[in-house]
Amino acid sequence: MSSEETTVVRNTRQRSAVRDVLDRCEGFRSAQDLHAILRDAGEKVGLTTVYRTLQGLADAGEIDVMRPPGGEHLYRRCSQGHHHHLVCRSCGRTVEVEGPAVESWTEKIARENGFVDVAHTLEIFGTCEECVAKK
Amino acid sequence: MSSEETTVVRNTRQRSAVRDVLDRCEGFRSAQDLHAILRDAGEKVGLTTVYRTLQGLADAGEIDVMRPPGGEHLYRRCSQGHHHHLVCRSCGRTVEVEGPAVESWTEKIARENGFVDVAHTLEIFGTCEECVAKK
DNA sequence: GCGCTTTTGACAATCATTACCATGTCCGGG
DNA sequence: CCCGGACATGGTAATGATTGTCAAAAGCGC
Repeated sequence: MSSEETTVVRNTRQRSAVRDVLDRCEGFRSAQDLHAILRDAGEKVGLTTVYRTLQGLADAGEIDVMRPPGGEHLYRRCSQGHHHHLVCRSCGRTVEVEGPAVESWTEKIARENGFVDVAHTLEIFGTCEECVAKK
Repeated sequence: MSSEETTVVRNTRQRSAVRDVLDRCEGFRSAQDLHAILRDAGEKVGLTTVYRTLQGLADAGEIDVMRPPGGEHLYRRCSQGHHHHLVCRSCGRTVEVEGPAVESWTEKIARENGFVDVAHTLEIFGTCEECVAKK
């Protein structure tokens, strides 16, 4: 039963376009944002394709997804590997942070409760210096 | 400037009903679930009211809200105070956990980056013992 | 270039949540 | 006990992001 699902991934203009935009953008962007940006740049890409591409990239671990309360999904090109985000509530500025201590803590807690195959999500929200100064 | 918004909160049959159901339920439930349960129990409560009540309870800190990837909001009566959840991917069983170390870590990280007024969300997912055994 | 497979994209469908608003209900003062 | 105004309810319509559909349009290996 070697039903090898040899799904060949192809290189298309649209996919590169989405990647490029993500590379150029600093912060998190919604799918609809990216779609609008592409339109403005003259690249004709369908909204459906944007969603599909983003999902693919997310599955491949090339981008990160955030689900802010009461809003759309936000996507961002991120450094490889596991990390978390420190996000400014006001201006959206994002800092990538790592916390080995947290990683091991979640593992420990999970193991203590008999859980295996553990994953976790962690987002930190706050107000950054500049935004405090502006007030 | 004493524009006291004296919003009086009233005690209604519907609100008590929602509370009661939450008390009786163990795990996380969606708003629509709760609505269905109330219907079945003979309590006539509108879906709109269920949503409103849940929002109110969440704002008051009496219940916790979780936003699982790709699904509805889930609500649950929780112990007071700040804590996190260890959730089984398979059966939904939930364990409340506390992590003082994590709390102080997030504070420290945020301060180091000049962020103030810090909050955070943390969910741990895994597969619990029983569900592993069933496989 | 050929053909097969993947991908695209316009549009419709889905589905949880919210807005609206006329009607019902609570509650304190008389 | 009864009234009046404030608050709450709930059916329905609206919203809006995301996903499904499927015929047409590219990629890629040969």
